[in-house]
Amino acid sequence: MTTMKDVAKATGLSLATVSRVFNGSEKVTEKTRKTVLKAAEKLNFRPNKMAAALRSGKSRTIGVVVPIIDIDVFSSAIKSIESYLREAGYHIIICQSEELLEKEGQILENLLNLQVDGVIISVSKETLNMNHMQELQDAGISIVLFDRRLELENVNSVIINNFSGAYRATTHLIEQGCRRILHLAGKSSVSIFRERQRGYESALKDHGLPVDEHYVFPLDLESEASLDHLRYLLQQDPAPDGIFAHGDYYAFGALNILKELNLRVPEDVAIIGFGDSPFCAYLTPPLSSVNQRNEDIGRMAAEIMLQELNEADHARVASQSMIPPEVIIRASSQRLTD
Amino acid sequence: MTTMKDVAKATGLSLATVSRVFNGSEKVTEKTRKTVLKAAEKLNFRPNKMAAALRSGKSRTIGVVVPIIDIDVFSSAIKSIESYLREAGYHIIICQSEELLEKEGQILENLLNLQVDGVIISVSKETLNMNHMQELQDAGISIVLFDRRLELENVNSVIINNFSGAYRATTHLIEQGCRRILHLAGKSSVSIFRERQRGYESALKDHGLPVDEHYVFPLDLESEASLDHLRYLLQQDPAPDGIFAHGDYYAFGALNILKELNLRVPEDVAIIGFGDSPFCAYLTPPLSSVNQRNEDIGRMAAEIMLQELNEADHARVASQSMIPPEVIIRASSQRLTD
DNA sequence: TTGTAAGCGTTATCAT
DNA sequence: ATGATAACGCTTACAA
Repeated sequence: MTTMKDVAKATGLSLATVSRVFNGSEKVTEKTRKTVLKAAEKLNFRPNKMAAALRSGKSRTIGVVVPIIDIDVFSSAIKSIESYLREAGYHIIICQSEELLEKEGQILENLLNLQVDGVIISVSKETLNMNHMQELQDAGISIVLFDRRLELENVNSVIINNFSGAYRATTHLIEQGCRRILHLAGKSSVSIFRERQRGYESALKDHGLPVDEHYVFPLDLESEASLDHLRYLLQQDPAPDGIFAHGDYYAFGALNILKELNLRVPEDVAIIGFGDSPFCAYLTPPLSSVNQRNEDIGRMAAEIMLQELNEADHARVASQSMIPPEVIIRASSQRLTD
Repeated sequence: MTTMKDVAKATGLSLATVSRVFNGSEKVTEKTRKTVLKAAEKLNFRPNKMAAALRSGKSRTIGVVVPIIDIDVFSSAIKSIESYLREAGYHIIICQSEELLEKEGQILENLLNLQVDGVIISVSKETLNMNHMQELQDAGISIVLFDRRLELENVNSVIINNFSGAYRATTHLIEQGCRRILHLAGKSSVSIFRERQRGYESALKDHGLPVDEHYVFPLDLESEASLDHLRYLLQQDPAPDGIFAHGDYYAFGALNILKELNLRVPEDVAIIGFGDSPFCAYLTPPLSSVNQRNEDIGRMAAEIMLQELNEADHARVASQSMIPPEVIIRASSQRLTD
């Protein structure tokens, strides 16, 4: 293996000068630069980044921690994090917590040992606070949370604006002429689901529509009784003419029931989901949904990370970014043909 | 930052002894082990893995290179590669080639500089040979190819058995009573598509069915003329009673045309795709498909990598693993109810 | 079993 | 602008 020392020897220059050439330091003559580069080329020299990292104290490595890699939101985010950080000369180490707090802790410890410069993380469902990240913070390692935020914690984070996504989706249905909109709600213990319900209710109010609590229904796809209740709701008079589901799977379930009841979509009932899962486009009819802009989340997380890393003043206040989602309109909710 | 030196000083022991404790070396008394561990705990010592890597020459880092992260096959493979290698004490650096040979080259060079112990890679579409990996090989870095193999190259690889997947899918259709099976073929310039066609033809022959070249049709979803030809084929007399598509998107396109022609699936025409994309389960009717076992591919790639790394004898012959795919039967091809 | 000391390949601080 | 040299934090002969 060729080292800088070898290049120095070959050129008759000093190790220090060779190093300067590869650091892009200004303090070298064009002539010596060329000499060094040529010799390096000939000797097939490659700079050992680990040695550089050890000596300089900066590894130019960012740890990226997610619950599971092959979930849409994470793989998309990782995709843009990778390309954005690589552009900036960083590389990323990927780790999966598998939704386990303990594993997440081990991973963070490991990343600390690996001397990462920063950590971009979407915390596990078990993670309720930043306790196990204290050491990272103490070590001055920049942290950016994404997709899932820890409430009450003062740390950089990037999430989508669930309220606004739900508000827009509901507004869209109203604009399509819906007046009795059912909300297939998520568990109220989960904050993002509460946000979605709030957005739904806000949109109704803002458009002068009544908020009927019977129209907020936490559908359970596994329970036949729950599905029966949905059937019941859909056959009332007056019947619902719109459905906003807190997740695409629930919209899909509702769609099947609508077909079963011979209700036309979107003529009788317009429907929109949340998440814009890849399968939405393949349903019959294609399902409108709220796109969470996963790639944008990743890009923004990476951007904030780079700012952190370049910030001389490390004491600046944490940024809490909310990305507004985008309503993707497909046939399931498209009534007007203007 | 606490170093081993500090721990040594605190315990009155030598740096070397402290190091031995953290290497799990047998040559330490239980007593000193405890002393060291306790002091380390108190000083909040964390071993600097980069320093260890530099000194020992083993980074315990594996580079994983894929064209794009958020494509199903890659994110699933990465998922299992990560969990398998982490188990073994390695961590992975993820890089995206974006299907560009040049970028792939830069990435490999970078990984070399980062002193990775091995590289698991699914090469870009532009990559036709191992030229740009020569340096890695020369440096003794283990390489495992997955999902896409380079023909004629003697290097470890893990791919699915496209022939057998197609053979099984076709056989399944035959078992369901199909006798005139259309094959929506892929570009014959791509080896895996040729393999799938070979499997289809072999299955027909082995079951005493004729191989009609008019029944092998390279559907182009973008071309109305091509779609028209499919309509034409489906309305011949006798009409095809089965379709095996080389990819799920093509099966999906065909499915829509079948609906349009009021042909019943699977009663009139049974259909099966290839890839088992997530959307298959959501189509109406749900689409049968050939599952490529992406996670298994990743796991096996990781396994082979670990073998390589632990192999004293580095000169062993390259392994070319072919994973048999699994036929996932759904309503689109399920005729018999036994 | 423990200690001594020489690196691993860089970067960075002084000199010159 | 270039050179000499001391780190960075650890592993590993070799010695004790």
